[in-house]
Amino acid sequence: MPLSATPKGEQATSTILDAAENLFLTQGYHGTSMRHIAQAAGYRSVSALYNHFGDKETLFIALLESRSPYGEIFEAISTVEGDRAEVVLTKIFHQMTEFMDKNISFLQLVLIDYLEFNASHIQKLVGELQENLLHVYSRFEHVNDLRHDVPPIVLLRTVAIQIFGYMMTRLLMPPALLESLTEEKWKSFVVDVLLRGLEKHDND
Amino acid sequence: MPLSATPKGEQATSTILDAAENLFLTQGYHGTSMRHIAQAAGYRSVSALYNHFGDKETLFIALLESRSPYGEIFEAISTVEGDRAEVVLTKIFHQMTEFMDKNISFLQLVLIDYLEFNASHIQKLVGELQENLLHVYSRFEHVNDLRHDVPPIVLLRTVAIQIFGYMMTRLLMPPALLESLTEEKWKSFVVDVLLRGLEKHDND
DNA sequence: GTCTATAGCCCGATAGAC
DNA sequence: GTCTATCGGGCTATAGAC
Repeated sequence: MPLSATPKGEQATSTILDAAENLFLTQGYHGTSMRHIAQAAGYRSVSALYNHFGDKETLFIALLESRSPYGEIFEAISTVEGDRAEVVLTKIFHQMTEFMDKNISFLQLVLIDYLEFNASHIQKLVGELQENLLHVYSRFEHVNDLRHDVPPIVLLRTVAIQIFGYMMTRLLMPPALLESLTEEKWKSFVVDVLLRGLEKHDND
Repeated sequence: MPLSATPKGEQATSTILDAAENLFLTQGYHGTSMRHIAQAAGYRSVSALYNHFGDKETLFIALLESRSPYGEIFEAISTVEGDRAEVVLTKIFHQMTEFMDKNISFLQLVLIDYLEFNASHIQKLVGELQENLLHVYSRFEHVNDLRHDVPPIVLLRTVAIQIFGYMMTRLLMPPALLESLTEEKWKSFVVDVLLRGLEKHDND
């Protein structure tokens, strides 16, 4: 790594990624051309892009990685305060849906990766986070009234199911049905189900 | 409607849809050309397609509708037997994931619709099933130990969350993590959470 | 209803000047 | 590292013969 930083290059790179994000999300991957991205990033020429990214797929991977909230998410889960399931799970779910709302574009990028590249890039990305999983597991272990009759990976997936399921149904339900309850009420019910499902019972 | 049926036309239409499905699912929407679909359906020319579907988007809508398992799903839920939550919800979940497995391509078509057309076609499709929802609601009402302190639409969405969340996490988790448990064990745990979350408690 | 041919346009990627 | 210009190809959709 050279001693002199390259802020100009980084600036350009991030401008390109911003432009690409907008277009991929509204036009789809194949529906977005390199020409169009270049133009939206302020270039008069396509080839400017090829000085920063070898090809279109490389650009997409860089975008996916740059938008990944996994680091923040694992950090948030690992450091959430409280020792009762109710407190911990409620905080986690609300933080996660907040992340999802703020990073809704990441969810869409993930879906593009699934449809266009068989989820290969996102699976690689998640696979690299294995060690962070251990922190999450040990966090769960310090919640007293969480059921411990199942492996921690199951607890984690269950939380993930609620979050993905919540977002997917929100995206796919007809708005009329969605609007029969406020967003807050929907969320509190999902948390309630999650709690009842994961809390320790007398016979666990 | 003419008295003479048009089996030949229907046969051709379904051949085209089969070909289109394969290609959309493996190459994406914009990654699949009308030429390619025509070729895969056994035509020497693109224009044959335009005798059956006005344009590419119309073809996609027809495909989405033809692959919709909603009719079967609502039928299955409405007629499932049993009056205890445990029995009913377990059956429903297993039937639904079985549907999803068999119709995994439909889930992918839905995702394409979301990414390429803002979910407009799928929302229209679901919106047209409102009356079937009523049958599902009334089915829920005949399950005694289901909590009835929440509106039926919430029960329905909760089931949908488990199913979508289950499928999405299965598609996106790294295989190594997934394979730490058998498919059957994963499913039974999800059902367990769902049950605990939706069963009536003493203080409901 | 399927064919050939084509219009009019866009694509990813590269060459070479500056 | 950005530019102009271009290669070789693919795209949706239509026209018109059969």
